[in-house]
Amino acid sequence: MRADTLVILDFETTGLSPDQGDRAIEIGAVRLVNGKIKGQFQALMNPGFPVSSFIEDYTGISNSMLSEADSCQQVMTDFSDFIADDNLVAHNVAFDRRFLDAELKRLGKHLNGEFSCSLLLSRRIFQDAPSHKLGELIQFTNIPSSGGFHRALYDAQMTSYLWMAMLDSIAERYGLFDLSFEQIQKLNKTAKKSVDKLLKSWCA
DNA sequence: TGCCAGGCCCTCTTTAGGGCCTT
Repeated sequence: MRADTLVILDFETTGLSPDQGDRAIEIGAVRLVNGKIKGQFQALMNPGFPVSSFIEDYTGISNSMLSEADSCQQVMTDFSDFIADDNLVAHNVAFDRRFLDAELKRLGKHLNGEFSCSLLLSRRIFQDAPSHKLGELIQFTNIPSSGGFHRALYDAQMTSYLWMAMLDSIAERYGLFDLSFEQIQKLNKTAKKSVDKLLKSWCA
């Protein structure tokens, strides 16, 4: 059993950089408890300005949908309550963390949980994957998918399945069934060529 | 005026450059 409780999250945003004025437009997240999904959160949020046609096409989230959504302030307040003090995972967490920090900073809130990254872990655990994009990793690991990527809750759900597939792969290959969040963070920071040695060192 | 993200990670590297990943 995996004792860790995690929140796996994904943002859809108006662009790539909160420092350039971009805002979140959707948050999706699932809570994993002992390797099972035990809760979820999804909400659109109105960034206060129109999103580009690129973002409308990329996400399927239209300006019309956003005009009826709650404010970023309201949604992020609710989401902050949802994540509480749990540790957090995202696919390319550097991206999602920038937006999470930026939106919470506007509310005067800060995080207590630690972060880990499914993208960094996948580059180490699935070194043979042709690509480490979320959608292609889902295909690579034969996880069933309806192809609804680029919506926040769907991507968060798929990331959670990928996360469990990576832990299963580690368990299968090394007999390590109960990696701690701290150990996974250490894997995130370990050079690819040294990951095998590190995992073997934990087997004893 | 012109430009516009940032962190990871590899290599033809470390006094750097460029691809990958996220929207």
